[in-house]
Amino acid sequence: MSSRLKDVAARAGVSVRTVSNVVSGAAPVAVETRRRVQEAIDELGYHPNLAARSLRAGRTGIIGLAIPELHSPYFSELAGLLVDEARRRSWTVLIDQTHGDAEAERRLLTPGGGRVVDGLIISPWALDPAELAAAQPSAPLVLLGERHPNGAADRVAVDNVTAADEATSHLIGLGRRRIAAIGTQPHLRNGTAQLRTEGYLRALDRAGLLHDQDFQRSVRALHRADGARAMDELLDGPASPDAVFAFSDELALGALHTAHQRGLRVPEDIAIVGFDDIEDGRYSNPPLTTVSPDKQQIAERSLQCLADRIYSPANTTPPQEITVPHRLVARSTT
Amino acid sequence: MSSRLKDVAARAGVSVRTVSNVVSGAAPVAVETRRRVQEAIDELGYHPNLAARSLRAGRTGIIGLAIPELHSPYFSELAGLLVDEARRRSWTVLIDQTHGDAEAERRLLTPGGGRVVDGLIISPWALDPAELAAAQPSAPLVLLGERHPNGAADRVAVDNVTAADEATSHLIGLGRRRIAAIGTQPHLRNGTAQLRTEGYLRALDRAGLLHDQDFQRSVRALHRADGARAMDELLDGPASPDAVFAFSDELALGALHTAHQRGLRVPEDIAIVGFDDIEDGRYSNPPLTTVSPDKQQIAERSLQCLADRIYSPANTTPPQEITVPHRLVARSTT
DNA sequence: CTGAAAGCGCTAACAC
DNA sequence: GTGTTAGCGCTTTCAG
Repeated sequence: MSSRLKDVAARAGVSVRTVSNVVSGAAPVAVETRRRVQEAIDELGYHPNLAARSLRAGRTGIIGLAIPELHSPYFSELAGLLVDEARRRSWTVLIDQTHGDAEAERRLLTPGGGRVVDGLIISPWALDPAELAAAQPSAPLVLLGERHPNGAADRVAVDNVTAADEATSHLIGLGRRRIAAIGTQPHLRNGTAQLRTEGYLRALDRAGLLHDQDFQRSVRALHRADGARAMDELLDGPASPDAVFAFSDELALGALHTAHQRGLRVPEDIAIVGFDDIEDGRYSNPPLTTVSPDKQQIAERSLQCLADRIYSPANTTPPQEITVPHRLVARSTT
Repeated sequence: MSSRLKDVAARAGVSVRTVSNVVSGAAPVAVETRRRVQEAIDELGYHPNLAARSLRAGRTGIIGLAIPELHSPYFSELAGLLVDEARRRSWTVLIDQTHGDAEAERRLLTPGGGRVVDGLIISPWALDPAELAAAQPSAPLVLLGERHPNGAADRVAVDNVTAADEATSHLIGLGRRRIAAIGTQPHLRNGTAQLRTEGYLRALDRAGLLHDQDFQRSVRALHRADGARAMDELLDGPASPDAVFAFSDELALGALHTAHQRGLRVPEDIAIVGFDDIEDGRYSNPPLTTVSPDKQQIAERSLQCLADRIYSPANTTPPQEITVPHRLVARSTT
């Protein structure tokens, strides 16, 4: 155990109060005293004990980030931005992976479930919107990428319906008519997948195209392997598509992989558009057309929400629904 | 602020001592008393205050993980494994991004620099091996992927020299003779890049191939863009290579991208091998040959090192150098 | 088996 | 400008 405030005080011949003032700058200290104290601090290699400080302040300076999987590029890019943005606000980030496990998500939302954090950002996956809405978190909460009606938490997300509509319309505008969707998740009641499906169907309707059930491929997870599998199913199916809208870039890259394996030309034989704008898509062969959510803004606004509530506990502003901009980035798979 | 131990005690009509025993199970409690206490806990929604517990215990249950960048697939995959492995040991992980900034790395190694953590895992980038060796961290420290002679910390890494030698020899075995390397970092004295260069040159020597300075391309970072740029330089150079060993998969994928842009066939015109075995490489077109370090073992052994020192502070075992296995995964770029 | 009380290291109200 | 001191909420001796 290292030295404490008391040790520094003794060495500098002052009281702990003075040392504390020097360290935290809470009150002015005479220049000569400050020098002596600083000297003692350096000699003893003193550093404040954060646990004690937290206990006193009732704050830890730590915020929690709960995402399904860190290894998924979209989440890791977002997590990176959040960590940087948090540092800018003098917070550090505690990371949790839920692996899309409902139990893990539930635990986080239970008061005390992870009560070291001043605030929590969670990207839910398996949990019902209803359950999310009913959550009574012990610290300010921000929900990412979810529809969250009447909930107790702020929410930050892109307009998934519109974005999916645009992606699909982009394919329609290119003359494609047999457009499949990869990434529905009927088993999950997953808000995001539902919204993207909605946008996809809306675009088909507007163009007078039929809904072909065989063209809606569900997946268990959003990994490349799932996309590859879905593409296989699609190509083995009765009618083969001339375009695919994948609900994530990873799915799209998996689909692209399968297309190549089978000797299909992209985009000539089949066009592909993804969602997320992860870096891999910029360097894939060919580079992937995708919907690009403004991740930087997601990070900034999420932390802003937390800050607003953490620093003003009396703040009773109703939960906000923040929609972050997105844009379609046309590259070479369409 | 929620309820405290005292509140529960008052409500259950017992002392805090008893409540504490019920919560922590430190000492046996009469069955009827325990029931009453549990009831009070439930009614009040009591949850222990972690800051107070940490202050008392001198431990936080948090370990720090410092990596250059979270958005880099290799690091995010590794971080994901570390987070999972940490949870298995009842730790949570606080993540820091250094962005390869020497100052940021130095701060972490300074006692108190990040003194909330019981232990620290750091993947150094910009810091001199000498400086690392001299570090006097305030908590047990594990260094990732670095050569760290006579240091004060445990180290976990693959055998970079051998691995690089194998990758290069693989290309030589395929009949390639003009083999370039992408990823040297002469400006950094970066241990990892140096070791891989060493292995690369060793393989060339063994095969009696000359060292062509033009074939050693340095990079500023290990991103796809750097690999793409290096590949451009290589192809614009005097002699064009028939194979490339990239020091990371990201660099390799960038190089692959450039090769495609220029209409080169991979592997016919130019073979490519990477390092890291990130998931993108498994689904790239064509799939990438790479050196695969056993990331799961890196995670496990790192945490084991920390556990050994955290739970036995008296432990004066000299710093360990742990070498984790790797294997060459031949896919379609060679 | 349970109660009373000390103290982990820090901050801030209250003196002077 | 500086010293003294009361807790923040918890665990853990020491008594009983």
